[in-house]
Amino acid sequence: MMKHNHDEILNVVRNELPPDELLCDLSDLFKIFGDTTRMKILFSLFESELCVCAIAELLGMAQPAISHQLRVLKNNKLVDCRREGKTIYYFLADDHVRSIIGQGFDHLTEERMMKNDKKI
Amino acid sequence: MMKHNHDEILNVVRNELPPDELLCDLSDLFKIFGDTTRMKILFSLFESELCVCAIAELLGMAQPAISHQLRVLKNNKLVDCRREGKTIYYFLADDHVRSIIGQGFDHLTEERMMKNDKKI
DNA sequence: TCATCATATGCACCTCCATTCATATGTATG
DNA sequence: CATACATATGAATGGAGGTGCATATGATGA
Repeated sequence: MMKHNHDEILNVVRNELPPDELLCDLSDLFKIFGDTTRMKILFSLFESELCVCAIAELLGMAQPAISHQLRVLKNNKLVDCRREGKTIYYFLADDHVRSIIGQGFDHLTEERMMKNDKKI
Repeated sequence: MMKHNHDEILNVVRNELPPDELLCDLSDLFKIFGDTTRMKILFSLFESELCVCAIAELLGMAQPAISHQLRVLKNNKLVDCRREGKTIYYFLADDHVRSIIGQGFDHLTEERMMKNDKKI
């Protein structure tokens, strides 16, 4: 018997597949959202701009940990900051943040509704 | 001098912040998209359902690696599968997948347009 | 029921990264 | 210019997860 062949469909798919670099950048972007601490920071900033020590207090974490994560978020243009004396306030840089997280939220809630349906 | 106080705003933010469990689940969901291999698999399935060995061939990776990642995707309801003889075909389970990735895509391209503007 | 193909699973290794600790930078005030 | 506060940075550590290898499961056909 011969191993089954799928060259035709593979050629189609291969042509439509974006370049590796783009796919890497895209997964790198989602990697940012794939951490609880960063997700909490972003949700906090939904409400209001906040200084570093306020976020640290809110999440019950050490200040350097927050600073490291804020740097990641800033490097990826998800947040920006402004200085006011000694204090530095961080805020959301982009409305895509809200819509990306919103889509994820929808998927989660829909998934749970389906689970509940099956239970009934 | 006294350390600066931000209790008022923190109380507001704290009340609006979703429960920890939800924020964990949400970042866990985005973690799925935060891997190049899984991103490639999802993009491939945009075009057509595919069997495991076709995906492995397309990505130039070993079959068990693909199986492991397909399991992750399936456990999180992002893909589903059907059997046809010995072959198992995987396909996208949810249109949220397209819209979540689409939002990420928009953020990337917008970010790049801004970089180009600054260069000019 | 034996051999072959398609896929799944278990385990070990290795890399990546989030956090911590210590310390540096920056800013106002006295 | 010395001190205190706010934040950033660097190095080290510990844990999570992606991949490869070996092997198990499952299905088909002779």
